[in-house]
Amino acid sequence: MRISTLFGKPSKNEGVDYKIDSHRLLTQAGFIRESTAGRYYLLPLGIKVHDKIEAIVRKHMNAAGAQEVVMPVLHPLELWQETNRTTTTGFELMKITDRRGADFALGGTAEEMAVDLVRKFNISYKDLPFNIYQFSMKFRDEMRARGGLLRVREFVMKDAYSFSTEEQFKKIYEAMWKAYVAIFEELGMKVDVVAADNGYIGGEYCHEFVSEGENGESRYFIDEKSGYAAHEDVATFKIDDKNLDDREEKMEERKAERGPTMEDGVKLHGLPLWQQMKDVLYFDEATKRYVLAVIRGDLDVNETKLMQKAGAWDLRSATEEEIRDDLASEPGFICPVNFTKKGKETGFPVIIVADKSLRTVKNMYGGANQKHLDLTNINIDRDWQPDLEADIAMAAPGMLSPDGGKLVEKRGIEVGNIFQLGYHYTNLMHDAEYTDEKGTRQKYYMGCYGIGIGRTLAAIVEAHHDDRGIIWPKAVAPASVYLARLGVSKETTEVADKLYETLLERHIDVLYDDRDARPGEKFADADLIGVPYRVVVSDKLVTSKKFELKARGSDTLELLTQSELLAKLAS
RNA sequence: CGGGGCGUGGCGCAGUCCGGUUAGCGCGCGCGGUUUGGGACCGCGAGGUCGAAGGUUCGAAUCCUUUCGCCCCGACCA
Repeated sequence: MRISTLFGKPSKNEGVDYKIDSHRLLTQAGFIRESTAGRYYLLPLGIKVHDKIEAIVRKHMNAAGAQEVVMPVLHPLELWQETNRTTTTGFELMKITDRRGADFALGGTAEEMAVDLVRKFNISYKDLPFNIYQFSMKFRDEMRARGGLLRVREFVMKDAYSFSTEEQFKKIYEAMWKAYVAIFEELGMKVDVVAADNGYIGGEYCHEFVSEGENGESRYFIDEKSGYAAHEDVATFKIDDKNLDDREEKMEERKAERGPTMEDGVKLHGLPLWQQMKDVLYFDEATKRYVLAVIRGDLDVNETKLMQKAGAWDLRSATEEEIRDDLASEPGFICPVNFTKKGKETGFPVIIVADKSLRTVKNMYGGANQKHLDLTNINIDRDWQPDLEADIAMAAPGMLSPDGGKLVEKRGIEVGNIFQLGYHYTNLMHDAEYTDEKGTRQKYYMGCYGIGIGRTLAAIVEAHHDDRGIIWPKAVAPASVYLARLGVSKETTEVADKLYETLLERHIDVLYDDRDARPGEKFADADLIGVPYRVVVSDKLVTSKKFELKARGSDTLELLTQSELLAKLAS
């Protein structure tokens, strides 16, 4: 490919103020161009990398026994209604109506479509297991797109859906896990595999593949000794017992002229933070219930865990008015002791969820549901009873992992994930069944597996760049050689043109900078675009019949004859 | 959706508060010339219904109303 005729040439004054490196570099180097927020044009250089990533993903999916299909982008809305996901999805569905009034969702993920496809066939246990996948444009009406390709509203995703018996499932899940490890390794990426929350996808467990980096949106914890790795939403930790040997003292009311914060309580009572009760009140818009989360004072409530344990979908903080007027309590002085069981005005029920950390401490203190009144020596069971006890605590750096090592906090970009879906969809959708050995109908046990191609592309750039530009791993580089012709003499031009032809004949992918530009500009663009090798043909070098070779990311220059050069580039 | 900022040639901006000739500047682009190993220089030139609609006014990029879009921070995810 000749730079002189390339559509989408590098431009240094494009996107200069973009905050995210991959966003800026991909824009300046001419890989992408923004259309509107969260929607991008992929330019000729960009699609080359995108295609290479797809090819690698495809190779490993096929090797793992998955079979490629293509599904429609418009999904009949009935399918989403069948699984209730018109209301429960985390991303807003994009909807479309055709001229006959039929409603469709623009596909954001395709579990329902996969099930619908499979149930169009008469499948026997002999056909199991199987795993079908596709590359297709996904649409998500994200509230806020950000970071260039890192979070967009339209993107190509590889999504796979496995159908099997429950017994067969584990093997498939592991095969996908292994395939993902191989994919990201071949892509030149270091990823952590992190246990995570299933969210709106459903099912019981899942793992995210996270490319570590400052700009990542995923926060997770790792125990570097044992390898335990979990997203902050699900990370668990060992809780230390505090004062369990103490005798339970008599609960007492105490005047408390204090502010509403935890620190105010510590100061007033002169007792440790961990002995204080933290009470956080939520309202779930989906089920119209209040949820009172109670936890040890030195810990924070993990809202993802809370939602899962309490069966809530759409949790928000309760307002001060709700606390005062509907629940007859007081912000900063909420307490589960004698807490009202339903809203005075609204009649909405209250569910009290206790974190298991409350079992590690006795004689706690906290508010008394009245301004400037506290309780001391509160003990669970004796003084109050939760409706539900569960782990609803947020892990923090330095805590001990379930395996005993220290938890380290990391950030990263979620580039792929694998989900156990179980019977979630096959229970919700009719006829999602095969015939077993005895001739009876059985539900499929499912899994799904996604990789965002564009995000992966951006994550590679995040991980591989310097202040001059991108440094592509060989496997995905838009070309392997940047051939820069310096000088305009007839001889130099002829030698450079000839080398370009020779490289093409040998199927060495080359970007030929044949522009009539100054050396500085060519070197700068070579560094910006970031292909693995730069070859220079110049007026100085033609007389000696040598070519200069330099690897991107290194400062070493080599002078080589043409045969030496070709041998090196072919390897 | 909440909070903050911004829409002026392809890109980055000035001008807007306080209305008044032909709307400027830098980069880029085109032509001519001098240059050619880390983003050169000189000359000439093209390119703008000032996001959109409505209003106020003798007169609007500038004031008012409405609206659309974009960026940054939060709640979501491949």
